[in-house]
Amino acid sequence: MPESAPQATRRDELLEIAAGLFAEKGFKNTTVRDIADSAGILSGSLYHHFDSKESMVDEILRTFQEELFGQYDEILASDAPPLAQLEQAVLVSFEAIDKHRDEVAIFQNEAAYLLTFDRFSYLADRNQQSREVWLTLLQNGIDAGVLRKDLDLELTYRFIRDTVWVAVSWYRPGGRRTHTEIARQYLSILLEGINHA
Amino acid sequence: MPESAPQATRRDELLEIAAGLFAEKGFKNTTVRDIADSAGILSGSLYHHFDSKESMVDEILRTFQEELFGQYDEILASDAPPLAQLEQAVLVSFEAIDKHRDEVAIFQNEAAYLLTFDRFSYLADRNQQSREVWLTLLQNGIDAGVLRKDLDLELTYRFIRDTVWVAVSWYRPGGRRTHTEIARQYLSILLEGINHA
DNA sequence: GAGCCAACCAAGCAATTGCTTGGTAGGGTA
DNA sequence: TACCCTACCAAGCAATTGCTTGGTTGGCTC
Repeated sequence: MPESAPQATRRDELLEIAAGLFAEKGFKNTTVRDIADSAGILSGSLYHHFDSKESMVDEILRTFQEELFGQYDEILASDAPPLAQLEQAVLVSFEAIDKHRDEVAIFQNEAAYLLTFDRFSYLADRNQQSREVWLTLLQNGIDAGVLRKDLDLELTYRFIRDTVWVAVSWYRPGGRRTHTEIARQYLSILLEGINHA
Repeated sequence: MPESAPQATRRDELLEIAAGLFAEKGFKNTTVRDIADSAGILSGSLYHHFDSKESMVDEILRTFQEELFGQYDEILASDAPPLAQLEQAVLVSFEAIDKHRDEVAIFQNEAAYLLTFDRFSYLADRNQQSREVWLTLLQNGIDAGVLRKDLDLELTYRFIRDTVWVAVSWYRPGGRRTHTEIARQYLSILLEGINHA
């Protein structure tokens, strides 16, 4: 196999299976026997591939977050106008919900629990980083005069963050609407409100 | 004790302690020994007051939801104009987050898991009921001409619901803002958008 | 055909879990 | 004094948990 292109190994398959279960039932509530059963092997065999159950979520979350925050950085580094950057960030987030359902769900639901372990302290850093991304986007919009000045930045950031990510709890790929349509509707509400003009 | 007024019994105390732990660490992740330790008794002694751990969450959630949905019903039955009713519903929800933090958090975080047990099937009914409340409020607003007609009702409902309830994950009573201030800011964004007029 | 290696099995251990059982302490009541 | 009743303890059981250990299988390579 001289091909250097990424190729799904058994290990990757197991990680995908685990991610699905962690997202569906929660980390603590998923047993190594659940994962092994879904993969058609015995629970002990998992330990040929991974150190521990914790190592599995760790790898799942690290990989996902590296990609996501790389995209945020690109947007911030671009020369697009403030409002376009904000829209891009929302679009990219909904795209992540579409392409990485399980990972987003795990991060949403299990971060608080995982943060009680030292090895997951990097999750707090990522939260902080996310906050800075959104606050920067909002502040740039205000400075450019395209966003309301009377908003409480901190509250607005939380509303945006929460509404975007919580969509993972109900969004299903292949549903009535694409993630792009949902993102655009959300932006429409966020930017113009639901009030009749 | 001839007094018929409600009085905090030991049982009620234990329920409060359990609610705090369920909200903080999750239902499955809270052991009966955790609850007993917090109450200063042994785990077996809990079973003098309750049938099972499940019975505890059950009682916690039932009591809370009865009160909350009673308030929604009052709003719908009132003769206030559509927009005022929508605002009232948002205010009442944030008030619930303030007064019943633990209960809201439990319902938010554990409903999916609890729904896998037959005895908690009523949670699905409550979700359905909540959906009808918000959809009715939105539809009335549209019919009255005070809300945009081009909105996807289902999506709008989900955005409102999610953003309101998810605030329980960061709101802390006694913080910089009261729940009423937060609710008003949220309504301001929801109704008018964050765009500069 | 010898050696290697990734992938897995079979069995089980120690810790943790929800819950049970039989008993006790202490305050009120008759 | 005899009786309840509420609230609890002390001890432990059966099931489930994450993980370990030693061994097996089948395909690949030299």
